[in-house]
Amino acid sequence: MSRRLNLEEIGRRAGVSRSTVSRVVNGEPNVSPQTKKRVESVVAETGFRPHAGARSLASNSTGVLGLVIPSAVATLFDDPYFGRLILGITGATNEIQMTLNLFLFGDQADDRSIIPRVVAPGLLDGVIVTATTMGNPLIEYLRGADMPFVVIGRPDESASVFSVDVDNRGGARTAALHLSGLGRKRPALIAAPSNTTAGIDRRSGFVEGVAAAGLSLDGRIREGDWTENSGRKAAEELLADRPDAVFAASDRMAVGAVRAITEAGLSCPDDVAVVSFDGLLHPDLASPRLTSIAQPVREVGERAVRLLKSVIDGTATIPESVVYPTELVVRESCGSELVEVS
Amino acid sequence: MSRRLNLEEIGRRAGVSRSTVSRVVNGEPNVSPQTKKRVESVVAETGFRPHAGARSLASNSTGVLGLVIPSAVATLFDDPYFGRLILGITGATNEIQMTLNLFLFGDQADDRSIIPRVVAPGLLDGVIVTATTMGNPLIEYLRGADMPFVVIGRPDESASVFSVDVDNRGGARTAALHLSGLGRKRPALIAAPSNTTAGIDRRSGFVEGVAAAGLSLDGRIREGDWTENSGRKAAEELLADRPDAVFAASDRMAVGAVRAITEAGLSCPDDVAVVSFDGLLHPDLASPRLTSIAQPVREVGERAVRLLKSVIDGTATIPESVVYPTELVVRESCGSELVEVS
DNA sequence: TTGAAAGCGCTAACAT
DNA sequence: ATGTTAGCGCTTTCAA
Repeated sequence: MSRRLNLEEIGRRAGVSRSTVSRVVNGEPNVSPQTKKRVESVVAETGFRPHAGARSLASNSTGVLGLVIPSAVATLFDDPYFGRLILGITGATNEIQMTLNLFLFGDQADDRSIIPRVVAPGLLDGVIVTATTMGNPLIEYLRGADMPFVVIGRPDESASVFSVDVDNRGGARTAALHLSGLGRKRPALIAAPSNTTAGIDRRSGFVEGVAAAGLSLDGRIREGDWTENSGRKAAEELLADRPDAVFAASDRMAVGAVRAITEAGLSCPDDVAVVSFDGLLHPDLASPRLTSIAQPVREVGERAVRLLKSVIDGTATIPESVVYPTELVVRESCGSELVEVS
Repeated sequence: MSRRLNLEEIGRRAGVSRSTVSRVVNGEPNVSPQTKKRVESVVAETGFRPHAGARSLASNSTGVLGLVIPSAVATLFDDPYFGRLILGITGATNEIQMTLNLFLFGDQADDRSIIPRVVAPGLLDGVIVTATTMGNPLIEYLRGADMPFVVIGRPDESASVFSVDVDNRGGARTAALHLSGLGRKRPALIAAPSNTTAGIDRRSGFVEGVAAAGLSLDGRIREGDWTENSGRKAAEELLADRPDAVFAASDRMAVGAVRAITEAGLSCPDDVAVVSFDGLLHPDLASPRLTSIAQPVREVGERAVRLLKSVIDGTATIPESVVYPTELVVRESCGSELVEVS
């Protein structure tokens, strides 16, 4: 007896055609108030919901956005970064009444099986690509499938795409100048992976800042993989060279660095000042609390969604790159309060 | 000239009917090797992908699973828990060639707009509901829409549903016995929110364990909201009562508690031993490193996906509750090595 | 303001 | 092994 609920059936019960029901459901004008009310009450009492697939087929739009995270390293998800990013993205997605499809790549093998599903027609209206490493093939696929997309981070190609990024370079430069301003003379760098644009930009920004301050790195550079352990190992090596300041390109690596410093019997910040990048860690999770170059991750995510939406709508047509500024948040690990007191 | 790519068009180019193309694309048997090869090469060179919406409409299945996280508190996402859970879920989802739709609730207002999209036909094949608070209305909706679903956590109703949970109660009990075994006599509890089943179970488990050890809590109970700050505040209050052991129902609250203890001039673990629940925090993120009741979050996520899949397939028909054991991971904060040394 | 009718691209039952 | 055909439920002209 309970026939499948569809426009036709709702129309039958309300005494109108399926076209009219469709108009009501989609909030189109040109429906008389009485008719509208009648249809709406039938919809309400039956709990009718239009079939998403049918809608997608007929209208060529789905109301679903995709978020692609190629996290070669599972450990990436221990990073507060992605949680925060997803929060921003889903918030903005909810706001425009769409839903979010998450594509998490594990290993290389996944690529072959996931990419097709990302570019399949009728599933997504648009895609946000994040954590791009150099030479990511996905972008070419998306372009080929003329699927609207936005990149979070700096695209590695000069090719023009829509993107949202933070000023990694400027932030890292600020870190160098801040440390120098505190009187530190022997800075060291724990860089992020050089196959990521964020890693590259933070490195070059810091190097630039060090030079601008009239100092030199003298080879005091190590590269980590974003994790605590890699930061610790990098710091252990660097300590042999007696730095009095360390800039770690992520909060997590900074935590490892601090651990290495204190375990070496040195004091942070007295002997070695530390500044990190991200500013996402809860302050209590590190002692001393980390001075950090904070990036507005949540805003980046929200902005990416809004930008993507306008690409989908055709409002935005010429590629633009939005860059958010970072902010220096001074806490304890850089030893700054000593300076302020004096 | 580039007409829309579809089964018909591929068939035309390969000299077969659209049915045959469909069979090839879906890997069905009963296709001659030559035909199959011919079709596959056309598919490959055209980059053809079947339309997801059309497929959903015709087959009544979408290949998409939904994950619902009612995170009233945005801060929830600072918790390593959800990242890890999503990792497990997407991993298993990829494995069975499906994709994951993420529904993050912000505030109450979102409910009205999100629930309909979760139960809309033609969008999802099934749903995983997590972080359920008491009296969650979503479950009733899902049941009404006869949408297959699995609950992560213990459902609050006795009503029979498919669910995957960890042994919160047993884990918390173990914490109590461990602390007592180390000679602690004045345990205290920093409980998780009592509108969550995890919060309730961890509390009752600890209370039970304390009693089993012949000790008493004497009102040394405070309730936090999972965050570092709440843990710290709870500990500050509890310290007035001179506990010699604290069980915090989450890693993050434990971090706050340790901070409160050391800032009060006391030593952890010498004066106050601490045991946490979760075991998700990187050890370096707390000093002393936290002894913890570790829960296998990733496995829970993977299992939930597999269970949901079998509900969708109709393989699983009578509701079952899977419960994973927890594991006591001893590090420094409980002062255990002192005992072992003696 | 409303209805009729033609697809959207696919699957599945049936026929051959 | 392959083709034919009839929908799936919706949107969208086009008429009325």
